This record gives sequence, C-alpha cells and structure tokens, in this order.
Amino acid sequence: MDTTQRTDQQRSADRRRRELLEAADRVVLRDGPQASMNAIAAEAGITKPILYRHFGDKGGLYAALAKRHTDALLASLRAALDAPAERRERVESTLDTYLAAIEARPQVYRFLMHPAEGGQGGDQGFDVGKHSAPLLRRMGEELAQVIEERVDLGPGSQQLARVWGHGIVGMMHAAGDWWLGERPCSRAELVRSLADLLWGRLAAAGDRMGGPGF
Amino acid sequence: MDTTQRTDQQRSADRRRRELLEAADRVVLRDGPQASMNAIAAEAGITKPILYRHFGDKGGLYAALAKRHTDALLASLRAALDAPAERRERVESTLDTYLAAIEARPQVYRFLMHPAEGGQGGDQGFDVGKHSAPLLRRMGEELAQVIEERVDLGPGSQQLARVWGHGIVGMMHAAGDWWLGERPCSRAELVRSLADLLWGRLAAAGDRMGGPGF
DNA sequence: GTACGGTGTTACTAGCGGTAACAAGAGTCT
DNA sequence: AGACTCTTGTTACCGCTAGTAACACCGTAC
Repeated sequence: MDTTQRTDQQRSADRRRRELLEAADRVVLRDGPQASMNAIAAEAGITKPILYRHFGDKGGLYAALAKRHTDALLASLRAALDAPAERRERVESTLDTYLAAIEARPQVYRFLMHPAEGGQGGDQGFDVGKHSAPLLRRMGEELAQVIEERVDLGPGSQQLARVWGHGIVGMMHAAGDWWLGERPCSRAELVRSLADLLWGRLAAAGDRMGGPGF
Repeated sequence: MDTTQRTDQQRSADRRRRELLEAADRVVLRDGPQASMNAIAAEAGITKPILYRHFGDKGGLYAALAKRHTDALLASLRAALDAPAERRERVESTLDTYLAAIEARPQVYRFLMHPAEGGQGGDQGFDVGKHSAPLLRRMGEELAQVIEERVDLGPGSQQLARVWGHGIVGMMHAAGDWWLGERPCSRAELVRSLADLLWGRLAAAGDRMGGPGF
C-alpha cells in the first residue's frame, strides 16, 4: 500500500527527472553553456520552481547533467584503457577515444570544461568552475588506478601513478582543447605526437644548437 | 602644447588605471573570484561607471588583471626555460618555477584558472572561462617556441613542438592543480615525477601482471 | 465529505552587469 | 569675462539572472 505507492511515485519522479535532464541537455547544446534556468524550464514545458524542487539549485542541475556525460565518457575510456593490447596501443587508443569524443560533441565538451564561452549576452552562465575540476579529477584518478594496476613502477608506485594519472589527463585535456580550436592536424597525428611525448621522445631528441652548455 | 597636454592626460589615465587594477586585485584576493564590479569600485573609492569607462566591461577588467599576472608568470618561466643548463635540468627548473608560483599565491592562481570557486553566495563570478584558456594557450605557445628552437625533432618539428608545448603545459597545469588541492607530496617529488614521465619512464616500465597480451 | 502529498503556477526579492543622463571642475579659445 | 570642450564623477535606471514564497489544482486515503 504505502510501499507500492512510494515506489510508483519514486518512479514517476525519476522519469520526470530524466525528462528534465534531457530538456536541459537540449537547451545547453542549443544555447550554449549560459543557458538560463528559465530557458531550460521553458524547454521542458514547465516553470522554474519545479526545476528547483528537483535539483535544488543550478549547481545541482549542472552536476546531474555533467555526471551523465562524465559517466559515459569514463565508460568509453575505461574500455580503451582495459583493452587486451600492448601498452602503447592502449595509450593511443585511449587518447583517440577521448579526442574522438570531444570532436564528435564539442558543445558537450565545452559545456563540461568551459562554463560561459559562447554567446554575446550576459555572462551568468553555468558555474562550471566548481565542477570542471571534478571531471578532470575523476579521469585522473581513474587513469592513476589503471597505471598502478598494470604498470610496475617499483617503490612509491602509488604516488607516482597518481601524479602521472593527473598529469597525463591534463596533457590530453589541454592538447585536445587547443587542437579542437585550431585543428592544426589530423586526430591520428595528434594521437601519435602525444604518445611520442609520453614515450620519451623529448628526452631522446638531440639539441639543436651548441651543446647542452648553451 | 597639444602633445604635452595629451601625454599628461594619458599619464594620469594610466596611473588611474593602475590604481584601479590594484584595487581590483585586492578585492579579488580578498573576496575571491566572484568579486562584483560594485565591490571593486567601492574598494577603489569610486563608482561603477568609471570602471566601465576604463575597462569597457567586466571581461576587459579581468583581461587587464589577468595580463599582469600572466606576464609576470611567463617572465619567470622564460627565465627558467632559457637557462644555460642541460635539458632535464631546465625542464625540472621550469616545472618547479611554475609550481612554486602557484604554491606561493594560490589565490591568484585560482583566480586565473578557476572563475568562481570560493564563496558561498551567488555564482556570477568572473567569467574567467573565456580567459583562462588564453593563459594556458600563451604558456603552450611559448613552450612550443622554445622546444622548436632548442630541440632537434626532425621533419614536422614545428607541429610536433606545438602539440608538445600545449600538452606539457596541460600536464603541468592539471598536476599542479591536483597537487595544490591534496598536497600528497613535496614539490620536489612532484617535479621529479613529472620529469620522469616526460623522460619516458612510463614506456620503459615493465608490465605488472601477465604479458602484454593480457 | 475532508485532509493530504505531489505537481504546477504566478508573483516576487535581491543582486548582478551595464548604461543613460546629468553635474562639476579645469583648461582653452574668442 | 563668457562660451566650449574634455575628463571625472555621480545618481538612477534597465533588463536580466538565480532563487523563493504563496497560492491553486488534482488524485488518493480515510
């Protein structure tokens, strides 16, 4: 009686929540990250207070929205990361997966990473500053875990793996961001270049002028 | 007559501008990145429209503010980057310079990188999203130029250098951000770990379980 | 019937970025 | 002297935002 009622209501609420998130998604993808709560509510065919009842505040809505995309992206990355292949191949495949994702849906990516970039109007966009870090952090921790599991780094391996995880994710992120804006080369070339960097080609290359003393 | 007059006025305007920027700096460092134009104007002892006459809009003020810090940081980095030392030493020194800077003035750093992170109030903070990229971009391009000048990368070196420049800067940034938040190790250890990563230790390390086939 | 929990609305607050309109001082030209 | 202009400063406003309070409706349980 009470239980079935409750579950029914809960289900209904969950479905509604999903609908609202999808509406928010549409608006954000259309209007850019500075989409207002009013606009999202209108797109969902309702008014603001309902949105606030479901998500608390704008940050809550954003967090829910970001979690969806982040989870999806992380799942893809995990697949590439855990593939039964050689390390170099796995690294390249992971890089490529990430870059393909941001290439395929740049607006989603920009929304997750850069709060209010597009649009000429006011700048009260989503306060993604508080949340973009968590995305990068999650990716960094995930990668760190995989590194620690699969690579033999000797003593201090856990700490080293975490540094590397966050570092590599940052490299991927920044390079991808720059590449997405300028498109100076193909995705494959970018992947190769980054993998080369991780493979120590910087250390292996010779100096261009004079000796190391100058 | 006209010229001296003009230069006088220009000088006065420049001085005023600098005063305003210093006031803005104080407010941003005190109130966090969500400092309002009103608050900055009040700190400077004036009212909003003057601020707008000097900087156009909030983005302009932020850009001016960011340029000061960015220029200072870039100058330090250039010094470390151009030092007459071996490559590994130069890399470590540059990493350390950057990390020391963000360690010494985390509030400035957070302001430059993360728009509205602190504070519990409204989220109409500085719209740094539009401008944090430029900082990373500038660092990336700078590093790319140094790499291209000093490292012999064979054909396609320019493009490779740019990819690496942005990638390394991103690595430094993300790792530094994470490190600043968690402080899991000393600065020196972090520097060493990152340099090791760039030196190909990831590629050189052995697998932990099974062969590369699993 | 009536009380109730959920869904929805309208109407509002407080604060933001940004601007128009106006006032006052200082130097300049006639 | 008086009018003209330029800079510096103000007050008062606009339109927008996030977020909230208060009220209305509707199906169900007793």
